[in-house]
Amino acid sequence: MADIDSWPTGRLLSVAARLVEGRFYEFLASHGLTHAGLITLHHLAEGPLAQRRLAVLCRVTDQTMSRTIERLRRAGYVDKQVDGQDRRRVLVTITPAGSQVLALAYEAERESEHLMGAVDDYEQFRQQLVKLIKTV
Amino acid sequence: MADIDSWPTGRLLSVAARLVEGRFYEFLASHGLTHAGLITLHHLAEGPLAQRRLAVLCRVTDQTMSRTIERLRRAGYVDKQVDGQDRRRVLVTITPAGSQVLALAYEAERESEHLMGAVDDYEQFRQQLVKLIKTV
DNA sequence: CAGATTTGTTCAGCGGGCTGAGGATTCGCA
DNA sequence: TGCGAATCCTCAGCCCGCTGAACAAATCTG
Repeated sequence: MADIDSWPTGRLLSVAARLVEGRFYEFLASHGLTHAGLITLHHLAEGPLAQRRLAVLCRVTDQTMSRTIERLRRAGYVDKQVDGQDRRRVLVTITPAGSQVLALAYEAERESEHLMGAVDDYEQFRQQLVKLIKTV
Repeated sequence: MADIDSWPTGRLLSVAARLVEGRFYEFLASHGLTHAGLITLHHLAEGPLAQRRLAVLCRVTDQTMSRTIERLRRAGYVDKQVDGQDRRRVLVTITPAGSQVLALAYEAERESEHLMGAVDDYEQFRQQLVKLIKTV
């Protein structure tokens, strides 16, 4: 269907995202992990963070982050504890198991990137995406 | 956060898609429509289709399409009827109300495209997305 | 200091992807 | 003819976005 050429850009982005992420499904499922959880672990690698801060970094609402963290906690990949300084806050920390699965994921991700040979100028393509996200 | 530059491509696509589609939220909500429903109506504009065929065109599973169509039906934008030739099939037809809201959406979509001035070479960017989708 | 406001998180509920499983109908071949 | 295989759709259940609303803790203000 050549019809796809006339799709609005938002639709193109959405479908492309699903297809690319689908490539990763097997790895994630085999480690009891999800895509959202992986991003969260990535941001926690540098050190503990409050949930709200995590939500901002992941470009997600507080509510969505709350659920994602709860799942990671049940999987044993993060710990939660109330902040002593500000007891409204919950500090989230990555566990050794979390660091371990994160390292594995980095490797798998790098491999799957090579499947994107379809794009002519890969780096420029990425930069356009980054620019788009930053300006919106 | 310059950190975003190092995100895997799948993540970039996903976030960009959400941001761009979010631009459209107000219009859709005001017409009791959703993004998935809009795509479905688009494919129905040419004539009735079986659900499975619709799912393929929209790059979605049968189950997802089933739900989307049911919602469109409740909103009065499509009709469903069993195919006389093959009673396993359900033929979906767009209603006059559906055609009308589709025309409105086309206009709104075209306007929102102009918000994408962030991308340097817009047409090339789109073509790369199309190519990526077609090869996966 | 008490009350109002702000801040951080969670609960409820919905749409939209997905997988897995199951029912109804049709098709194909012995 | 008849039974198994393929086809089309739906139901159940999960994760991931979102909005709206509620709650506890901290902070601001009169």
